[in-house]
Amino acid sequence: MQSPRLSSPTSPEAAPYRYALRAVPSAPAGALRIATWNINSVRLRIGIVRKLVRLAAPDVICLQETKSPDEVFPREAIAKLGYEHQAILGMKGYNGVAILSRHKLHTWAPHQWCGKADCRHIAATIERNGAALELHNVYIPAGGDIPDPKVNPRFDHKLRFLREQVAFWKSATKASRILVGDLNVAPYESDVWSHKQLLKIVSHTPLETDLLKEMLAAHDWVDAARHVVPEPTRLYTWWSYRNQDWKASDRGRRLDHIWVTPDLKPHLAGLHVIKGARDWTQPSDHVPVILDLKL
DNA sequence: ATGACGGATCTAATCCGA
Repeated sequence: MQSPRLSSPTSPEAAPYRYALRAVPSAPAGALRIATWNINSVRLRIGIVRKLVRLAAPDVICLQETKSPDEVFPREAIAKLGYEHQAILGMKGYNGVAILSRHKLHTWAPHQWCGKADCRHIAATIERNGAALELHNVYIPAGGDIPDPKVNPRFDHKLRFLREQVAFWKSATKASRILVGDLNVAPYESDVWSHKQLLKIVSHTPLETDLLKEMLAAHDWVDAARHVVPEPTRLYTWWSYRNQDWKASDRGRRLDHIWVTPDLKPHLAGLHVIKGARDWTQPSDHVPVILDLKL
């Protein structure tokens, strides 16, 4: 991995961090804008992918739960939106991840997690202004209902997946990296609408939140959203379809994350959670999270 | 904090999401 050449920030503290709910300011000049979004079927929701592009014009869009085999992935429609560089890894019915980019990508060979070829991780290197950034798009298993690995194989799979991630990032060499995705864990108290009521609910159990924090520590990752919007401010990226009025009840969780390696921390130039996307026509239950990185 | 919603699939009833 070639080391990136990054411009020096004027002052690390001067980065204009923003937490946007509805409108999205343009990315600062020269910034790389990366979006992550659990789209819950890319073929069904290609229209709101277009809407995100019009609203925020990301340079790179990382999708999870594309639910599309590669041979029927809407490559051409997405290329027409300006994303001609595409790294996709899909299967029938479930899972599926994609990196869609305006800039050239060097795609990595898929890495298998828990011995399964289940399309939960895709990685690519992006070239931009002479910098090489390694981007990882991850979809961690949801984990089913019962938070006990002995009786619930899906929860067991989730914990094993998290442990493999911890080991992987512990042994990774040093590089400029970004990890995004639907990690299906809301790690902190202010990442859920009720810490107390969700302690035994999959996505916020101590087993999972401890493992996610281990994964963070394993590579000295910076949780970009929490860097911009520190606790105890509540921050969510997902609201259940089952709530009659998601906005009024506001029973959300922060399941979607953007992490960066420490060398990129001074280059963080903005963070936007597009909460308004939860109200778009036929929405995903997740909303896009956007990071601006000044290079 | 369950399962009222929603998507995909062997287009009916089931699995899965979180």
